[in-house]
Amino acid sequence: MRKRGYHHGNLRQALVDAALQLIEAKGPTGFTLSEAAKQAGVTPAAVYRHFEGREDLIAEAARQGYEIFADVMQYAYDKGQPSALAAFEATGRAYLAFARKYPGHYIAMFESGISVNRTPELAAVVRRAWDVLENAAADLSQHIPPDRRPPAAMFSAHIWALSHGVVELFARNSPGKQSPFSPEDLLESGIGVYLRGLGLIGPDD
Amino acid sequence: MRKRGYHHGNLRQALVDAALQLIEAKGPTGFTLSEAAKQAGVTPAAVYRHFEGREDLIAEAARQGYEIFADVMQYAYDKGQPSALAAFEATGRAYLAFARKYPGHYIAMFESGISVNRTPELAAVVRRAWDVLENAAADLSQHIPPDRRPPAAMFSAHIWALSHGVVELFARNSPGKQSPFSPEDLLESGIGVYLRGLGLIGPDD
DNA sequence: TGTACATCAGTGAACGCGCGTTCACTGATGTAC
DNA sequence: TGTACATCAGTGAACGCGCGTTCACTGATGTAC
Repeated sequence: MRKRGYHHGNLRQALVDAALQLIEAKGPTGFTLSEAAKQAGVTPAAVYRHFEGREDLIAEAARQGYEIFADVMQYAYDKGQPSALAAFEATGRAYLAFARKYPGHYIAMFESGISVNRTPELAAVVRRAWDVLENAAADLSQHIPPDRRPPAAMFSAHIWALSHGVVELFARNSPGKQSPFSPEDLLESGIGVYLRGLGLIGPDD
Repeated sequence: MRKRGYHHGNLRQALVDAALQLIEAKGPTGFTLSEAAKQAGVTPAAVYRHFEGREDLIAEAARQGYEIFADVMQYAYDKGQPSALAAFEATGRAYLAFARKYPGHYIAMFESGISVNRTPELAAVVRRAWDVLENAAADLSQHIPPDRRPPAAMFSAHIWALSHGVVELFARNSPGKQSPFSPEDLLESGIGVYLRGLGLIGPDD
């Protein structure tokens, strides 16, 4: 992290990276602009050359997280093709994998309290991420008998909620840690039961 | 909130109530000991007659929340008897109802970052609350054909995660607000599909 | 290749603020006799 | 019923701290000629 002279070179991204690291280590509460500046080897005042303030820095960290998140979800979806079922299951797994691999981003996105509608750019990338899951759900719903087919938006919401709950309760420092099952197993089996309930997989799969 | 003289009468509980109100209004981050004291009509220093400090006050708020939570879950369970299915579904609904009715407690419990193992009393009441759900799951698993019966701890974890995810994403200020379905509908239908997947309710229920 | 100068990205000192916490204190309450 | 006194629950002033933010500044860089 040593400077290469008076000018940093890429301070903006260095600050985002520092913020992500601090948010991961201390939670969104513990994160301070001053400390991020210090970690990037720079005076707190320098931050204001690149961001409007503390909130703006967090929002950028979250935005980058959603960008990665959307890519990861899209990749999982594509990889599962042409099977609608495989694609859908892959996106569910991708949610947990993302939370595990990018904990700082995840916290900035879901636990820092920044509003999704803070800027149009942020809102757009959030939309892009969730659209992947909704598309996967819509594809899949084609395979459900129409008379018992729930709206795609509804069952993507179910899977999203299940994934989010598993992450929050079992993959992070919350009251659910004592479970004897890994988050991956919980999510996998939960989605399995759910899809069976929709008649999408047989009883013996 | 006016004082009745030099002595408050029930300052301890008044501080907890103030804390709950502030936590609900401003999030766990925004809550300050000084403000809670002010709201209770008292000097910040007075708080230290009743609590060890800021953290201790939040922990007590969370403890009272778990106490209520456990009671609510137990009540729902009892009310669903003797039907194992009705009892289980009722506990799921009770989770969401609790989050709605006691948002301050809910935040103190699940979003304030206090550790469940902070004190033995806290750990005990947390245990009591979750045991209700696990018992409901265990009762219900008796009705599943043994060869496809998942461990009770696993499927209570599924329902817990689903409930928690629905609350976090759709019943509070998170990125999921735009869903066209109410949290109650989402949870109800999600649990329905899940139980159908376990073979516990028929395709036409 | 060298010089003048505009632009940019940082510094460092200072600010006001509210925080959690401590301390010696004092007013109110309850009890013993 | 009245007085002395211990105990309790509050006050209010003070503290050190780190925060986010501002400001005038200066060192480094890049470009025109």
